[in-house]
Amino acid sequence: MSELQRCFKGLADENRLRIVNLLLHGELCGCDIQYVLNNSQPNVSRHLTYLKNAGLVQDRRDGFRIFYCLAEPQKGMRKQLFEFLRSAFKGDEKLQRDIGQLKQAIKGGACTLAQWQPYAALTKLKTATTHV
Amino acid sequence: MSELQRCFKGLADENRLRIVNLLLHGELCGCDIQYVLNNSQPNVSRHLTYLKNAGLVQDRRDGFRIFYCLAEPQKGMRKQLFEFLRSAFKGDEKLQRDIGQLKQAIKGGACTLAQWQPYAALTKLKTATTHV
DNA sequence: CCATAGTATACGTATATGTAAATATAGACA
DNA sequence: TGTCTATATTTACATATACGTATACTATGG
Repeated sequence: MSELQRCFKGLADENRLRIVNLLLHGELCGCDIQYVLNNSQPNVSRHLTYLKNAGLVQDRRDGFRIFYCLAEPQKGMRKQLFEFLRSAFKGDEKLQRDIGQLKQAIKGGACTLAQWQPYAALTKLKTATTHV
Repeated sequence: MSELQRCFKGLADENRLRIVNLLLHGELCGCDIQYVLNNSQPNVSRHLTYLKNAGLVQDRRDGFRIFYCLAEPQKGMRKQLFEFLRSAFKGDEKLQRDIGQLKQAIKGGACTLAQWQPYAALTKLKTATTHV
């Protein structure tokens, strides 16, 4: 399967579009993504795995949390793809609401640990527009 | 379902990516598309219907042939999407080979009628880069 | 009216993907 | 060690899609 086709298959689902929308604003841990999507944990995990297999997302473990981010967003075709998505997502009300939810999630601490541990995603979010 | 999701579902298939690649070069009739894809007629027809339902393609009847083209390529989100695709397709060898096949199809007359009837797509192809 | 070309639809089947529920794993900490 | 949190995997089942084959529709020409 071509890389392009894999990408489009990855993006051909509302849950995954919402996830990519969130990740365009920076690196996030799974539980915050789950909080915003308001969906079951296994479901979110499966979609994240799908995005990873599609080559759109990378992950890294930090303690018992796993952080996700866009995969090599400046490399090759993905650069233009993510630029297109960033532009297209601006016109979608629901996706913009998700971003509001995301900020709230981080501030309120969707992860229990986020309350006492400085949360990397918070600073990322502040500089979101320059991240990708 | 959001318009964006419908688009990505439409593009999440190799046959349909190949069709869109061809249509980026102008309006085409079904039989020429079938010739390039080298696939069964019902299969090509179904994928064209899928693309139409996804809002990516329009059709019009001319005699007993039906011509397909990209749907409102300058309108809204699709403008940037098609620009992205045009750029991304350039890097794909197989898709470039399809374009070669397309020129051959038109010259050789994949439609039986193309031999005696001036074929609109031929002139379109010559000015392909300015079409969309 | 009939034959033909181009196109669309119907149907069965195989595969892919979605959701949900239950279970498993990995790391932090008492 | 044992428990808790975050995450992953497995399982079961429903839906969506892809494709081949056969059939039907539409327009044209004789």
